[in-house]
Amino acid sequence: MSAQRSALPDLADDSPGLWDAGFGKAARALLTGGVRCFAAQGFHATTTRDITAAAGLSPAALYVHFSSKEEVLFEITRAGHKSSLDALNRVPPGTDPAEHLRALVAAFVSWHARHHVAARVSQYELGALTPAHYDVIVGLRRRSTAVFHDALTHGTAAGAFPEADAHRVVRAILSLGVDLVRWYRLDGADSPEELGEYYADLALGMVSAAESRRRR
Amino acid sequence: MSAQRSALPDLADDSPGLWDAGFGKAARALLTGGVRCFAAQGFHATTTRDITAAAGLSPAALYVHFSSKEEVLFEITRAGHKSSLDALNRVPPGTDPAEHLRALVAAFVSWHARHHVAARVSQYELGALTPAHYDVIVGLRRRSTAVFHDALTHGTAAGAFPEADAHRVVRAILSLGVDLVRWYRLDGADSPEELGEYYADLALGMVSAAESRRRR
DNA sequence: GTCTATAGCGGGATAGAC
DNA sequence: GTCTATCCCGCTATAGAC
Repeated sequence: MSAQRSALPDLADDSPGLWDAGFGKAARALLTGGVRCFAAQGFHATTTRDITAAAGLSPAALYVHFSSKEEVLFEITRAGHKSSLDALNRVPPGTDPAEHLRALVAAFVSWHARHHVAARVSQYELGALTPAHYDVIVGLRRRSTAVFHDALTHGTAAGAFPEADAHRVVRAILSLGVDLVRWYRLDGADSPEELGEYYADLALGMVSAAESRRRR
Repeated sequence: MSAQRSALPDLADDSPGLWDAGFGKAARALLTGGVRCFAAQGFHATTTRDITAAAGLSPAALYVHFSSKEEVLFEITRAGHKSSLDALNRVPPGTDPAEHLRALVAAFVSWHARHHVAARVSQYELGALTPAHYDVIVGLRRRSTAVFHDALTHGTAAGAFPEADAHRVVRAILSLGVDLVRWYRLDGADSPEELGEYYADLALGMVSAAESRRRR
């Protein structure tokens, strides 16, 4: 009566490209195996044997490269949050606040779609981190949140957006990006970029709706 | 270096009201203890001893009322999805499609906010269910999705909404409702009903934005 | 740096008294 | 229907050879 132990998911995801160059070949294989296992089964249901088998190594090899299973999770979530933040920071400032916000949402959403396997682990397995590691991830997350918050409040100050509750709207925008990892598949109807553009329009619609409420 | 084992969360949540009257007092106490533990630590990190201790019972008592730890999870997720679907079905049909959709979103969002602890388990721990139990939950989830899909397509057919990709818009609306359980707290700024009204406006804004994209 | 082997223990589930 | 006691498996992490 054990829970379903599904086979490893078809990792149509380029998470292997997320790892820092400072990791050697074996360490990167362990991270890639770990992200697949954690995404499919969750951290606590994944054994160190699962991870090392996925990497083609013996069970003991994990401890040559990482101090614990939790450290594997930490490096995965850190790389995921770092890469997501980098994607936001690559969006050029631009002049039109609405187009800037649109580009930010498109970048955030398409990153989560393209890296939905790593994103699932990065977003939903944080509870298994040690408090110290958790704090590091929260720090990265805050920086991503701040990017959206700044874009919204600066646009409002410039008169491009209506007055709105920036905290609530930012949370709603982040929800669109994060929650898609529960259902998105790369072999589905939308490419990451198409979904990003579509959701960017929805996000701008939400910003406008925040105004219509205020006016009512 | 184990992961954080946080104390049980302040269960500002009326999940005890979700259980079927067919369960006796001890079984309901186990479900309530289980939902708190699963929400705080996840299914796999929760021990049967955690659950029974939270219910004030000995470890063996669990197996008098449930056949396994997984069955406790199943009954929790079933009650959660059933209650959420009931909340949608209590929304009166109404005559104005926009107001009907608004009321549906408000009901869905406020339910997830009020029951955010049970909702977290219902939405994020489904991977630990047996395949047979998982199928039951997916059936309930499909019925909730269909309610939104029907409201959107009927409104479109009546000319109240612009032509839009109903599947994508429904997914975005559901994401707003589901993802809030990652951050919502009952002692925060918004009551469940206030958040429901606010998100209902955002959802209608998304429906309008879907049109503006089509026209461009 | 990789392996085989295993220590050590925590947890799901059960036995059997009351 | 609740308890105490415990079985026994499986998992994390380590020891030590190569």
